[in-house]
Amino acid sequence: MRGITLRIGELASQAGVSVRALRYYEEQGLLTAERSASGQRVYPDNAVEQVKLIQNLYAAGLASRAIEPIMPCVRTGEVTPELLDRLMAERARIEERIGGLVETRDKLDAIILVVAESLHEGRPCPRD
Amino acid sequence: MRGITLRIGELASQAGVSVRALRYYEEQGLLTAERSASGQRVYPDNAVEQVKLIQNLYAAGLASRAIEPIMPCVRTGEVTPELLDRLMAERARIEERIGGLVETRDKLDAIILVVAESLHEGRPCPRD
DNA sequence: CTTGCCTCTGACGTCAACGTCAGGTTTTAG
DNA sequence: CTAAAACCTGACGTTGACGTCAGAGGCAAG
Repeated sequence: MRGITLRIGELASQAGVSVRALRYYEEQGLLTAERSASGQRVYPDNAVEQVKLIQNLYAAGLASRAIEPIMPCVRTGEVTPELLDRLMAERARIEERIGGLVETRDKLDAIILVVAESLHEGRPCPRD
Repeated sequence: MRGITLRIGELASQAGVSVRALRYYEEQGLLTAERSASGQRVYPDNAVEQVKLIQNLYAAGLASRAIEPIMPCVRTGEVTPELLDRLMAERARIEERIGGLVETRDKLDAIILVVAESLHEGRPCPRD
């Protein structure tokens, strides 16, 4: 029933993180792993997606403490109404951050455009 | 010719950061301030926007070292072609991060929707 | 003029997300 | 069979973005 399984180094390279990071995630309760007879970690292939999600949640400004309660539900699909509130709260935070980043990108675009034009037309540097 | 000026505490509360953070930004060369006769920092009102931009750049995953060279150009509008490359590179990073966050938001949405439905219809927890 | 709040400059403390090293076992390639 | 490569568990080190405390000076109000 099981698809391909991965060892920690393979998962690390496929997910674009370090081996150390994966052990850290496990330590923080973000990522679970089976163990082989000799004690080596064995991951299902969908762990790649889970790791990427963790990275994205970090990028969204969440800390491990905030990610930990929501990862089990990503795996099992079970959510308490209490957790649902948290999910929606985090969703809102992410939306906020997306808005800020879009703003920032547009600001950079404005600068880039002005400069590109002034370079193109040989003008010194238009302002005001 | 100058509009309203702000003291550090006022700027901090208007920009939603701490006083310590503002001093830190100055230390890192991200934010410049005039000084009153007695040595107190005096900011123009547009410093509020600059601080928010700094926060957004932090949220985009940039470090102070990466923000420092681009802030002067935000103020003056002057950009070297070398800096233009950096701006475009950072812009690309920001776009990437926006993409990741949108993905993450959608993933959360999927979970929220499924749970909301199952709660609504009294089902245990649909999966597979 | 003093009381209370704001500001200043150091300087040390903190916390999260890893990096890195030590010392040992396991797996794989030849 | 053996050597290299990957893995294991501690455990200490690092870095960035501030927090916090100490000690001193500035400024509007009564």
